[in-house]
Amino acid sequence: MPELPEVETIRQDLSKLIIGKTVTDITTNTPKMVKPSVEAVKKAVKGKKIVGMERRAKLLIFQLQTPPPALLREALRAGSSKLPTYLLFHLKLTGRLLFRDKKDPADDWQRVVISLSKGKELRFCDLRKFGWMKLVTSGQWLVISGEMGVEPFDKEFTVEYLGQIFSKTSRPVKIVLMDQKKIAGIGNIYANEALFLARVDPRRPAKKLRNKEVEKLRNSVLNVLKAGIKYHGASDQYYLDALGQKGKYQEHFLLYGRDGKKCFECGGEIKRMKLGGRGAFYCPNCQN
DNA sequence: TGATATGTTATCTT
DNA sequence: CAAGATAACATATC
Repeated sequence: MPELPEVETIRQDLSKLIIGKTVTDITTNTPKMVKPSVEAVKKAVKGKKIVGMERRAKLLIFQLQTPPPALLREALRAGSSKLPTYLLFHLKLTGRLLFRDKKDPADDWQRVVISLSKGKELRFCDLRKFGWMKLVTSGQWLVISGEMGVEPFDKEFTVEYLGQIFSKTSRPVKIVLMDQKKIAGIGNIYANEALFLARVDPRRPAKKLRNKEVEKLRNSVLNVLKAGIKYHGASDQYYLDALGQKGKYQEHFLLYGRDGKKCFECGGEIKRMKLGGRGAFYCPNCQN
């Protein structure tokens, strides 16, 4: 669902639309999705300009306007790490961030509405209410970011790094790929697809992978993530981009959701199993 | 009708 | 103790 490529797609589209706009209000019918509290977020964000937008793992990060110099100096005296400057969004399983005109008809599962200048609004919709938005100080953000694994597109994501991670555990390699504390942003769809491309069985204990396989898997991870971004994400069920459009990567799945169908590579039947409580797809003939 | 799906975290179990 | 496994969260769909 929203994994790295989906969140990156939203970031790319949304940054063009809302950077420079001012937040005029925040309303919600689901207060538990707004942290630390609706009141705190409203107080800190209302009237502020959105000055930047980033992505880290599956998180979308809104950078808010810092106070004018005089106020900033005062705030710094009080302790700069206390300055709330970032608004984080996690879409979890079924979240959507839709950019709409306030006159547009309501969307499905609309939970939080962030009103913006010029009659626009951002609607945080989420069927299951697992998603959340969170106001954090720059200090808190550093801690949160520091606890997350390496970004696949960062230069630290080397074969050596991946081999190092894998060598320390005998958990199934698919579980390790999806471990956000080790590698950031890979979820069920891209883990399955990457393992198929690398011809590695998802159940293989991570430490048993040969160097060549680690190298192949690293390339496969990068390739499927890039393809996901290129096709504006995968709309398997719920995902929509910031403009309410479906992604197209699901039309290019080699494996995911294709159990019982023929493997494009060998013509054999694709199987499905449970691994760590999640669906794992694999071709018994191609992956080992 | 009830099992199922996905991401993360809290909690239980080796 | 720490790593790993599993339950819980909420809800539409098959």
